[in-house]
Amino acid sequence: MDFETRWLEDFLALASTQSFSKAAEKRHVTQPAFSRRIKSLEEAVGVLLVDRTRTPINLTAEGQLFLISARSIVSQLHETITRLRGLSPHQQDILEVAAAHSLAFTFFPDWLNSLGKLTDEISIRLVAMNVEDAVHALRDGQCDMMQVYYDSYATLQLDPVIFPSIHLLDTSMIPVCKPDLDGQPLYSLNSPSDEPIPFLSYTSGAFLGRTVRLLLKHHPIRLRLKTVYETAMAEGLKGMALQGHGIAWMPKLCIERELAEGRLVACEGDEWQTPLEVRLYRCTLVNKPIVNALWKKLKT
Amino acid sequence: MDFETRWLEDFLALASTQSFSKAAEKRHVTQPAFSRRIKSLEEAVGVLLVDRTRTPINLTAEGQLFLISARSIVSQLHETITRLRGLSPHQQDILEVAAAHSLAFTFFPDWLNSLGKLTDEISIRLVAMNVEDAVHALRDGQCDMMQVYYDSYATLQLDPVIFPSIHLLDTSMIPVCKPDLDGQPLYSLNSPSDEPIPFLSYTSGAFLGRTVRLLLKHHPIRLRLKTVYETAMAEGLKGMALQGHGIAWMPKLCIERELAEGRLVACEGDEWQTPLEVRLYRCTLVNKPIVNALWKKLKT
DNA sequence: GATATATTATGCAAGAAATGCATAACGTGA
DNA sequence: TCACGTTATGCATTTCTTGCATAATATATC
Repeated sequence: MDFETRWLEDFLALASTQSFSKAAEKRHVTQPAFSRRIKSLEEAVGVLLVDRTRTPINLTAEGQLFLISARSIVSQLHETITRLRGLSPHQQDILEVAAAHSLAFTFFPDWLNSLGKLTDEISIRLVAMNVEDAVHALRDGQCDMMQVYYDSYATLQLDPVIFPSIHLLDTSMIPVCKPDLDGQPLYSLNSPSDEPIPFLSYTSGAFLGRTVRLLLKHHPIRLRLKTVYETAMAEGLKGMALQGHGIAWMPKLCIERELAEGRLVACEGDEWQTPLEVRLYRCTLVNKPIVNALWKKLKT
Repeated sequence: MDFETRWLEDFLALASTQSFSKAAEKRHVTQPAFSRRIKSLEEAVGVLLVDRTRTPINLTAEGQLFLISARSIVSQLHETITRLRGLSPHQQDILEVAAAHSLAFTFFPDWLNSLGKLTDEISIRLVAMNVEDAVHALRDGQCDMMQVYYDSYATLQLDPVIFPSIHLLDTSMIPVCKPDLDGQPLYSLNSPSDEPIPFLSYTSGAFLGRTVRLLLKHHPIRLRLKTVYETAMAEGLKGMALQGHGIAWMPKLCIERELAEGRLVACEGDEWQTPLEVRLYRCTLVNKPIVNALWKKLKT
């Protein structure tokens, strides 16, 4: 199963021209050679990618899928290489930050703004990812800082010597849903009914999903929930909650606006909430002037 | 700049063994051949990846970064191929829908709501993912339907016989930014200034990133843009745009509320916009009663 | 349905590239 | 400085790819 990236680019050319001869010309080889390279690619992948039975040729179903991946892989390679080649001049003055998805959408831009002129000259690259990937990115030096949640269940275990962190904000996980016409929550947690409560859930792998699972587990009352919707990201649950599809536990931070406007309401009192922090992490093994400077200022 | 994936796997072996000879053995080639392959890789990348001046050898700083990318690319390739070669089973009574991240947050819940009672009895599981993964999920039967964008550049090439689609909505990609106090855009595309325009960009692999790239490429005017921020998802750009950090091309659909409230404004006229559709796809190769029924009703 | 035209596949010889083997050059530790 | 382990280089051989000419196949037109 060995590839050459040439083959991938060949395949992209073939997909766009829908013709072996045109694509061959585009790739500066003769048509027979080109045909053979596509054949090599198909052998390497192990499936037929092109339907040659009629002209102009079509991609097979598998070919169409592979096209998407090929595009992604080729662009990833190009990106990697150009970034690597321009490493010494550029890389030093760009601050790369990984943030949990839900923070990237709302809190991160606000926070950045609150830093004011501190970050005006700095070029920032934010990558939104799940918490697990963010930790890897931080450890591998792919990012300089990481902005994630930290909950009282200590779901995230990082050595504070290697990965020191700054506390940025206190918020909490709260159960919310759409209000009825009187502004009261559509669903209740404490007054049980015969019907199970429609539950908007995080997928099991998601960081906040673990938090919610632990919250529910530690609570004395066992709820009857029916998962009607499942997604990895808080923003997905928000959209569904706004439409009245059920109850979702959300970081309060993500729904400030919706709560203020009365489009979402908290379901019950404090007993169904759990505190949640936003923390900023760095890795002491990485030594980048811009990071050190920013960290110093943030600690005050 | 041509690669063989062998080289990438060679590099992974070298990184883990920290020895040319050990790695060569692991890869079933002689040490000289192996050394030459690593050299080829370094030439292709254009950067020295290994520090050979002492033993045991170390990766250079660039090598360590490349290692991360190489891992990712190799695993992506393996994943792609194994996914392409075999299909996986799925549940019968739950409708699994994959949606592009930006649609999952806003449009999908609205759309689901608009279907009304049609979907009340159905258990729905939404998974937000990037377009590439969504296409794979659709083909592999990991999901039953896929809700993604479709642009006029035909970035997504899917055979309508195997992957029929329903047109759900017309929207467009429009450049937006924060308004000034008079409600006028902070930045202008048509009146050039000395300063390059701060640009909130999609990462190159992202689907909408491709759309924007093609839009900029096909436009007669070449803009001077300075990428100050980069992320894979539209919602991330929105947050930054709201804070006035630059211009972002966004699906209008994602920012209806912000436009209505005047928190974001379109940067210029139609010439910098491109139409964008929201489409719902299914795969005819998968036969699931619940999907067939819903599809039938949707087509009316 | 037969033929003209366009497109893709195959046979073959020439050329390019990768490999293994032997060995030289280099780095490490005594 | 020497002995040992590790990596680089020279060369003959093998393997693979390419280009050219041409056969096979598909589409369009009469």
